[in-house]
Amino acid sequence: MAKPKDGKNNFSRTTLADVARESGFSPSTISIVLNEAPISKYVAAKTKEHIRAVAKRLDYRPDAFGRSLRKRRSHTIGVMIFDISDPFCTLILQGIEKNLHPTEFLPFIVDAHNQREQFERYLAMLLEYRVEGLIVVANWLFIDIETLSELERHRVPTVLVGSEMRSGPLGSVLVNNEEGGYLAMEHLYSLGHRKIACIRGPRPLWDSSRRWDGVLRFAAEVGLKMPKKWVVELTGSSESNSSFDEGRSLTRSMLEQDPTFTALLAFDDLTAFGAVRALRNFGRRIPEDCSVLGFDDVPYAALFNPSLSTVRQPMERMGSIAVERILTEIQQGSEFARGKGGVDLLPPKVVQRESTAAICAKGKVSPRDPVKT
Amino acid sequence: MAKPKDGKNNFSRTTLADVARESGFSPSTISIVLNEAPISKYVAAKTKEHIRAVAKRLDYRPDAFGRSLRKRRSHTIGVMIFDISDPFCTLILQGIEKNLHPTEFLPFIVDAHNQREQFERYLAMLLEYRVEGLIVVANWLFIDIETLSELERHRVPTVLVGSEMRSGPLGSVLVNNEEGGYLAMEHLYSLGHRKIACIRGPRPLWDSSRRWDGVLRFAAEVGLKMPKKWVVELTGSSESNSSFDEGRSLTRSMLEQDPTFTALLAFDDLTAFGAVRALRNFGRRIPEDCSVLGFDDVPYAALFNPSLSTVRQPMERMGSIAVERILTEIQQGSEFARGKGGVDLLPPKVVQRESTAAICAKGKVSPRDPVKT
DNA sequence: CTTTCTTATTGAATCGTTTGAAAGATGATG
DNA sequence: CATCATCTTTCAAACGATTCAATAAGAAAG
Repeated sequence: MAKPKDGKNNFSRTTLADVARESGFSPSTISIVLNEAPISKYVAAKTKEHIRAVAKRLDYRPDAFGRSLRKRRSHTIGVMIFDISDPFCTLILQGIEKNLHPTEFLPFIVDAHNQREQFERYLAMLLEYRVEGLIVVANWLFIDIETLSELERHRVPTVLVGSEMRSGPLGSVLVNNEEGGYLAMEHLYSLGHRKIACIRGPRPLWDSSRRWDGVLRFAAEVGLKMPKKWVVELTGSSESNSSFDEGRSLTRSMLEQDPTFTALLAFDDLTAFGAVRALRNFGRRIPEDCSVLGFDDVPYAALFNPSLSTVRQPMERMGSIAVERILTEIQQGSEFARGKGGVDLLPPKVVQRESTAAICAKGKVSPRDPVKT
Repeated sequence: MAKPKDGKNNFSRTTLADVARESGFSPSTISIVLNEAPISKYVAAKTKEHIRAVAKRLDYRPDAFGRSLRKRRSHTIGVMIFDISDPFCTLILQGIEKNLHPTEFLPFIVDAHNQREQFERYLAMLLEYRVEGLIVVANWLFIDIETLSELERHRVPTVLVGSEMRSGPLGSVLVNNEEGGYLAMEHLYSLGHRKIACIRGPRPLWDSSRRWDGVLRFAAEVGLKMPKKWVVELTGSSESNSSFDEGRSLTRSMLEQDPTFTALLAFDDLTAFGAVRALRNFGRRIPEDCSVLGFDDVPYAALFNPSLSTVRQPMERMGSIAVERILTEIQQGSEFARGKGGVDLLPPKVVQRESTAAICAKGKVSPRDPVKT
């Protein structure tokens, strides 16, 4: 057996002390050299070289725990995702990572799986890990005000992405839902559609209401009525494909009641996919018989058949803006007392693809008779 | 101003010492009580109660760095993803999280964005954080043997998911690609197809070759020839939608050369989506004129139009098996010297949906003439 | 010769927690 | 009284890194 003379390092990693012993210098010097601290300019070049060589030979890696403990900095930003399998979240996450990459911070990603219990557990853990900032990526499901309000209690700078807190000091970054709803209607209307069915988001969700506000604003401006029979509402259960399923079944029931609408505006892309399925099963061609417009522009929207026209949220951008905000909040943390709570509303944009078309093409209803029932 | 009498805790969090001071007991006792250590049964019930109350009142949260430093355990498992926007990875990740949740371990997720530089940086970081195990979720792109071989150097138990290392001590968990290829062909053949086009994976990728082996094995068994003109190959660039684009362009070129194939087997679902697009643009209906079979069964396969028949990989299961393996490796780490390197091959399964159908339905080629040039 | 400056390196305290050993109590036993 | 067992709590030493203040040597300046 090798002599256990040096004591502890039986199975443990090489530590600063190991490098010190091996190189003949003190731990202090090693640390100074390896971190290129300001004082390191006083260290002889030869020494530096030697130390670096030894460190490399021993494959020395500073221990994050020891380091963070002493420096009282974790160099991490917590990123709380509500459902990582949701492509909406995924793209935001990419924006976050891309923007965090050049900084000194590392993302600490956790996925709450849309479950409150996990949200709380992971939040506690992120706090134990002393994340210096927190980005919460909320998909539209399951934003429980009560749950989120916990975020305001602790002292960590926090930004919410994709959803808005109506009150409180938390900053948020999200698309302008009101404008999105408006643009969606405008798009369909300008294609000649006057009989437009709507699948709106779950009513308790604030963002969903804002979007609906936009829809109504446009309708009012052009004097279009939105008959009740053609306005349905998602319930927002948190099953993964539920908005597809709901989109399909809600569309089917609207078709059964009165199938004469010529366009359908869905709350999001997944809902739109479900609507397309229902319409097809009902014998409708898209877009010839009925246009379908989604919301979000998830990556699959472009690959779908027919490719889906949709209102794009700048998701990657939302992620990077969230990072910018969290970084400035962290910086200011020492200078000013925090407490901004500003809301960044990003502009949505209509992306026309195959699933929407002018009604005149082949529509069952002629373009006259703009206002109905 | 509040008296700065207690010294340091100006802006810092409440620490064990704070609780100790406030409750009148020593830090040791606090620690013992809060961790419910074995010795804590000797602590008076009243004391316990009191300590817990104080800790709660001060909102004390143990510092993960102090704790991990002392205990020399991080309680984390590193999870390296190659592309988090890939639904293939996403589902595996969910399996990992679901299985890790009830354990004492927390996943530390990082996304290498298919880039070597990031892979290395994040790997170094995970090692600095002393992850006790490492799960690498490799999508089929960009598995660079050289890069992965770095994983063998450090002493952390590691499992590879979704890809196989041909050599070395690393364990892997993946679908049986050979069998998958075989089953895919069997499915199409049993539907009556004899003129089958293939988009195979990038040649340098070992897993892709295995899948192709399965295809050839079936073809040989039934005496089916795979003409060169109908066998094309992805290049495997790492752009995010590249396999859709490649699938489309490769299919188009095959159609231009000889459009008489009645079925197409794609390397994965995204490729299949691209193939569908190309076939449609060429005027082919699916599945009436041409069946298309994917591979993976990503969540969107079922939502697609037409819904995609595919060979399912049990992705969530792969994730949970990876967790099981890493946990036993960690346990054994102390008992035995490590070094298994076993490979878990999971069975694939054909999922028939709308995109594949029997050829007799309407095919341009009659079911006679089974073997062709 | 003393003082000051520069260069080069180190000692020792510290971050917050855990833990084995030890120290006070209390009461009972030989 | 000494010894022992049982219960309750604390001491003090880690864990691995960073950093301020201090040391030491040589050179330049007064």
